[in-house]
Amino acid sequence: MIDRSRGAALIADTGRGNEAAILNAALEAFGNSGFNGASMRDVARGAGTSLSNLYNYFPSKSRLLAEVLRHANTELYARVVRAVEDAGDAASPRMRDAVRAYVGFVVDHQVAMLVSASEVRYLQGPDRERLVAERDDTQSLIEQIVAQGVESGEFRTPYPADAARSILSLCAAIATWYRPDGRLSRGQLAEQHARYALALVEAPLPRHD
Amino acid sequence: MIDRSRGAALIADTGRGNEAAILNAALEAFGNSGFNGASMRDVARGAGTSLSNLYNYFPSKSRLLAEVLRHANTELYARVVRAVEDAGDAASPRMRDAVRAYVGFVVDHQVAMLVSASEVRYLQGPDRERLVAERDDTQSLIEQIVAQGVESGEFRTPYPADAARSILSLCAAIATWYRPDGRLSRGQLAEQHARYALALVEAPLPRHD
Amino acid sequence: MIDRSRGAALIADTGRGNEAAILNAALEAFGNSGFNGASMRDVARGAGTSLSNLYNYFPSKSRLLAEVLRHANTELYARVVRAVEDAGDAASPRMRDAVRAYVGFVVDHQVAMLVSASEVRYLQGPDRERLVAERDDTQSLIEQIVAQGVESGEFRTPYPADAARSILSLCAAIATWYRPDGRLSRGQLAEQHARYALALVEAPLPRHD
Amino acid sequence: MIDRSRGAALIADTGRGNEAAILNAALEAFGNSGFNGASMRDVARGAGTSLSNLYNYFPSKSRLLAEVLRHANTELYARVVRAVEDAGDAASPRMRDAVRAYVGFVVDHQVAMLVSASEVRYLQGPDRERLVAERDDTQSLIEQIVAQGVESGEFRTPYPADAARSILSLCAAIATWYRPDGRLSRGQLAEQHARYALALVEAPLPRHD
DNA sequence: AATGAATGAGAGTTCATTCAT
DNA sequence: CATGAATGAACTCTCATTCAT
Repeated sequence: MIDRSRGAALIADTGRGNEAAILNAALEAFGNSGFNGASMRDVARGAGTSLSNLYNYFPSKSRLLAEVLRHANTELYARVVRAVEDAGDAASPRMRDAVRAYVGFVVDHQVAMLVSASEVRYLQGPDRERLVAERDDTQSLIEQIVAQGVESGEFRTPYPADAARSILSLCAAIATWYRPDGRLSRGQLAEQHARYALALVEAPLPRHD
Repeated sequence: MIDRSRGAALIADTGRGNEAAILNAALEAFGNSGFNGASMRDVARGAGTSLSNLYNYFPSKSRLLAEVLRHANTELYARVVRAVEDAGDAASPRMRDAVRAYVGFVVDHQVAMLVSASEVRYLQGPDRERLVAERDDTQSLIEQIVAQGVESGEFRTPYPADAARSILSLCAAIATWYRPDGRLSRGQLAEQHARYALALVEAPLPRHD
Repeated sequence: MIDRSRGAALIADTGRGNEAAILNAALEAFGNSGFNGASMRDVARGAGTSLSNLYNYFPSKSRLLAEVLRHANTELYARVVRAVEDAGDAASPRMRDAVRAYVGFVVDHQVAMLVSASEVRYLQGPDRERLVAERDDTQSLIEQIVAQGVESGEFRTPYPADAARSILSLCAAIATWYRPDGRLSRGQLAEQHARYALALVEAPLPRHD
Repeated sequence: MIDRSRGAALIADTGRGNEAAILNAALEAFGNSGFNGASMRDVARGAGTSLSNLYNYFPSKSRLLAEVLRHANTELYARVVRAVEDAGDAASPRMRDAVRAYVGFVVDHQVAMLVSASEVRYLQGPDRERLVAERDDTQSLIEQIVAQGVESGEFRTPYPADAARSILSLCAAIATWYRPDGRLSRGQLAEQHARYALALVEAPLPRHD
């Protein structure tokens, strides 16, 4: 059985010495204290290496953040793409599975989601632009599903241009309150938000019991 | 006519010297750079006073943040309460007006909303607890409306316990992307999100043109 | 009697707290270890204050160096100007007294002369340009005397355009080897270099005994 | 035809792998940034090798500086010795040719001259003493010429003990301002300084046109 | 209420150097 | 001989906060 516990590290071994340990420690530190509140010393401690050694891997704290966020985005995007591809052709199941995948990522990598949402602002220049572009890729996937559903008549939302953003806001917000020991299981959360998504685009909702 | 422009300061004169200027400067600084990224020097500069004078008004940076957030929350809560009170007895119009008010606050005080959402985490102890409690007050208002609507049969959501949180997440997220010169006006945004809210609770939606 | 001892600080009280102490400590530190070899901690220790307090007076190490050099240049220039003004109209005595004054400065503020000569290179931008311009002012004074002497026929050098620079090089070089307990007294050194200067411009030299 | 261009590296191949490249890169780095301002990484980059490989050739940054300076001094001394030996027996032509050779070195290896003059101070212990001794050898050569000229009556300076140092100061100072595209050619500069030298020792000067 | 000077702690980053390979 | 990874010390500079005035 796949380990979906919170401790599953976002970044697997990269084949370059301590790189993965540093990235994961950075993610944890930025998650705990925010980008500006976390120090490179914190990251080093978390990675079990020396402060100065961090700079053999990443030239600056900013670039370290950028790399962490890039890994998070890549994984998120990959999950959603895969889910959409496996979901057949109709808009509703595609939306449902895309949202399930997105929510799954949020739950599996809650800290990564939080850091992604709140610390991108501390990037500047090309690092920031790249990140924003990558994030837009994910949103575009959802936008296409909405457009498809509206065209096919499955979705009747009067706001087709805005619905995707709202859906993703809703899913991303899970990271701000989710607790693994909470009332809802991972699966229930995914179901719930899939239904929210369909409700937002004003698709016919299945009966519930 | 009321000034709803973005520049409208959140905190009006408090009758105590530079206090309002300091609070507004702090809001701006925390908004620009985050709590840990903004320095007391930044705040002092923004307020047009000296660094050390800040400490005649607030004993610490944390307390300064706490006060800023308290003002934001108070204003937000007040707006929503007033809207609900003025909205009659039925759940749907109450929800619609509550959301309109909430969105109005987000648009009028975008920075305050952003700071509220992202910097509470840097508070600790009683300051934090008070803030969270105040925020819960606002959410409780919405939860009551949802409960009322479910009971009356207007709302058919299978997730009555979670819908309020989702609605507020959606409204708060506006602050992360809204631009005054964007495609949607303040009023349109409020309408849109009112409809989102009703969709989420699975109320019958009015036809749209 | 005027104190011409080596310990006479270059910078007298500036009327602003520890400023003079910091400047003099910086001069000493830069003199001992060079600009890059001296640390701000060294300066702070020498000035009897804390490291961070340095930054209440000077915004950066570079600016601190710039200010030190500015004080040195100003004092040197003032001495030479005064000497020339008091020396009457003929080129030879003007040259002699200018050189005497310059040598006097080198002996009185040997470290300042050394730092001036060797650490300007670590300045950049406007600070550097200003310093170079100020230094050129002093050299221009000498160049004018040379030109005057050449025109009057007192000086017969075939290199009127270059002689001034050479004379000043010679005087400045004293700082690289002078020891207060050396063979030559301050006055003898001044005489010697005055004669060097006249020799370089090929003026008739007085008999010596 | 001998390449006297500025780009002519001071240190030719030493027959030991990258040694010459490292020494020349060190010279350049120390010239650009000073001993304390240049890093071993700078040197490695300039030499096209890895940082750690430097330590296969030189045990420390200090020793690297010492070796660079030793090469410079050796070359300078050799040039002056050869010139004096080839100049016949009379003091005046010997002085003239010695100065010409010295100036030639300064022009050919301006950076080496600058580094020699300003960075010896960062050496300590035996390295420093050896360097100073080697430098004194060159000065002694000039001192002997002065003594010879004074004894023969060619030179009438009242400061026979100090003239040599002044002459060398003058020549070395060229390195601080010389630009290959300047007003004076290499040969003219040599002539000029030869005349300066004779003027300083108060030898009869040839007429000039 | 208001200021400028002061401070200790800590920030990000670079350093010369070492070591295993 | 050559390398990349590693390290402890040190760097310049900024921080929140205090205090005397």
